[in-house]
This record gives sequence, C-alpha cells and structure tokens, in this order.
Amino acid sequence: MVKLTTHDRAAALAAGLDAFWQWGFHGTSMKDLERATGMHPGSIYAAFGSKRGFYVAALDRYTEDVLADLRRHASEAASPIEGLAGFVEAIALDEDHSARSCMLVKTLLEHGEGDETLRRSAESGIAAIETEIGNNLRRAQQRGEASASLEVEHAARRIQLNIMGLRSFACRPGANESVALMAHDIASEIRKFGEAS
Amino acid sequence: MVKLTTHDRAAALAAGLDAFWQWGFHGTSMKDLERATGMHPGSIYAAFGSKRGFYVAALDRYTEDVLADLRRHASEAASPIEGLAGFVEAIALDEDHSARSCMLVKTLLEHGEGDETLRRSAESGIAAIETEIGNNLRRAQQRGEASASLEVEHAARRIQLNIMGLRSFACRPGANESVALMAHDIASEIRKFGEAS
DNA sequence: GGAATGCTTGAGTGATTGCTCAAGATGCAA
DNA sequence: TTGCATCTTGAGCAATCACTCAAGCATTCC
Repeated sequence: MVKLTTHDRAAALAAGLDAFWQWGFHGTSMKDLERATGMHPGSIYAAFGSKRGFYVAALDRYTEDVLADLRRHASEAASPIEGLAGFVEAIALDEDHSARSCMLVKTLLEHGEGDETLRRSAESGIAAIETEIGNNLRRAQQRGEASASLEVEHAARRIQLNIMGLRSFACRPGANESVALMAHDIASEIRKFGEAS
Repeated sequence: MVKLTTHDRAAALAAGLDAFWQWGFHGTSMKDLERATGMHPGSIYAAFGSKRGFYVAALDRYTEDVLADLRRHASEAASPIEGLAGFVEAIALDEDHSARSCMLVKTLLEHGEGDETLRRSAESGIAAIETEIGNNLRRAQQRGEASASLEVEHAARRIQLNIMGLRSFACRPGANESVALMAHDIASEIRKFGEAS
C-alpha cells in the first residue's frame, strides 16, 4: 500500500464512498471513480489495489463514521437510551443522507450471493454496530435506566433491524414525511426499554 | 412485444427473476440471462425489449407473487391479523428464499440515485403491498378484531418497514436462527393490533 | 409441393469494462 | 547541477458489455 502524498487518502475515500453509495459497486465504473476522486487510474490502484479494495476501504470508513456518530449521540445525550433514540431520530433529519440506505445493507443486498469478501466486510461492520448498540443498552442497565432482565443482544438486534428497515424505507421516492414519523415510532420503542425498570 | 411460442414466457421470467435476485441488475450479464433462461439473445430481446425491460417484467412478477402469497395467508388464516402475522412468520420458514432480501428493496437500493424507471417500478410494487397490508388491517377493524381507532395507513407502513428490515437482516451470513426470533417478535407486534379492541 | 410467414439462431457490432506499465514529472541529497 | 528514487500520468490492453441482424429453420397456408 502506497502513501498518498499529493492526493489526500481520506478525501479520496470520502469521494469514492459517495460514488459507491449512489451507484453501488457494479454501477460505479473506474471512470466514475476517477471523476469523483480526481485521481488517475494508476494512483487509485497504487493506493487501494483494486476496485474491490477501494470499495472495502470506503465501506470500512463508512462503518467508522456510523460508529462515531452513534458514540457521539451516546455521549451528548442525557442517558444511553436517550442517545440511541436520538441517533434514530437524527436519521430522518440528516438532509444529505436521509434518502440513502445504510451502505452496509446496500452491500449485503447487492452481493446477496457471490462475492464473499464484500459480504464478510459488510457483516463485520453490521456486527460492530450491533455490538455498540448492545454496549449502550448494557450501560443503561448499569445505570438502572433499563431493566436488568432485558435481553441485551436480542434487543440490540431488534433495534438494528428497525434501523435497517427505516433506512431502506427512506429510499422510497417521496417518503420524507413518513420517514420522520417512522423514526419517531422506533425511537419511542427504544425509550420503552428505559421505562420497564 | 412478441408472443413466446416455443419458450414459455412465464418460465423465462421465473429464471430471469432468480438470476436478477441473486446478482442484481448490474451484476447479471446478458450471458448470465441466456444461461439462466436457455434463450438466445435475439429471443430475449424479442420478448422483453431490453435487459431493463426483462428486469421490470421480472420485478412485476415478483410483486404479484408476494401479493398472491399475502392474500393466500389472509384467506387461509383464522383472521386478517393472524394472516398478516403468519405471512411474516413464513418468511423465516421459507428455506429457498429466507436468505434473500426483498427484491423490491434490493432494486430500490441498487438504483438509489439514477435509473428512475426501475425506482418507480419498485416503488409501485412496494405501494401495492402496503395497500394490501392496509386492506387486511381494515378488514380486521370491520370484524372488530382491531381497534377502530387504529391508524391503518400508519400501521401498514410500520409493518412493511419491519418486513423490509427482516428480509435485509436475513441476508446476513449465518443469521438463520435469529431471523426466526425476529420474525416471531414482529408477528407478536402485529397480533397486538388485534388485542386493543 | 411450393411459396410465404415469422420464429430462432449466434456470430459479430462498437462501446465500455477493470486494469497495466513504460515514460515523464517531481523531490531530495550530495 | 547532477544523480537517484519515487510518484504521477494516461494511452492502451484484453475481456466483457448490451445489443443487432442477416441467414437458417419450421410451420402453415394454398
């Protein structure tokens, strides 16, 4: 792997992620990536090895962004449960990306069968997010905010399923209004975890 | 559009749908479709006009299959609510397709930006299914199974979001066990609509 | 039997795909 | 300034893409 001196690797990843996010892996050509990043094919291959390598790097970056966002909400909110609820509600408010699906789900669906590398990459990202959601629920239990009898892993999975559905739902043309309602519903369900103490 | 005499159009659609379902629109080449259908390129173009035309026809067929499945569950179950709950639980039991996402969501995500034709095609399918779910809820209200104060459209949307999430969740490698649990959870939530009368 | 009709066939179209690599540009040390 | 090492460049590679169409074939009419 070659160090990017003139071209900033982080900027290239952000631009590549944006392109892949819009058009998917197969729908994005190297020409598209050249345009998006401003890099020449040789530089892209020097930095990322292959189109797939670029995709995996961009996907990893996406996962880190989501995790950072989740942690930020958790640390800024009044409580862990409120942090999770706020994270979900923020999905509908993010004007730039509210009409975009979860990039990890997009990867999983595009490569349903086939491409084991990309599927595993997506799965590990999803698992990381699920773990982080679970950590928040456990913290809520420790603070007495959530019931000690709450099955954390089950609940975390249920929340993530809701988020997956919400972000997919948000891709429907003209769904903006109802996405906000659905996000509110899901946030309410999360808050219920904090009532049954 | 040309009538298929020697090749059966329905069989071709089923084979094409299967291919697109596995590899997506961009991931499936005409060569793949030739192999899958046993047809030659000329025949495919005579029957469906273009690769995109084939995809749209296959997607429409998928929507009809889902609607038929939904109606079958509704007619065979003891009540409308039970029909919906059974429909969701059946997703986890269908061994052939349980690890496959909803084809409509897959279409929506693959063509997030761009290809307006395919997005509209997917959206109309999703809307049709949502309407059918809503019809079941209304029938439940008429029978006194569900509360008259239930906001049918909102609830239908919520159920569909759950199904979208469930089917996406099911694509995760090795998720079989937890998919059944999640399906049961969602079915329970649907049954709650039938308790608050 | 022969002409007409229309489906089937698959080699071939130009464009585009992911990717390479020799040549040129650049930065740095002596 | 010179010499060396590294990075950047983009024309061009073989392979594949979606798609076409003239020729071959089977069936159906008179």
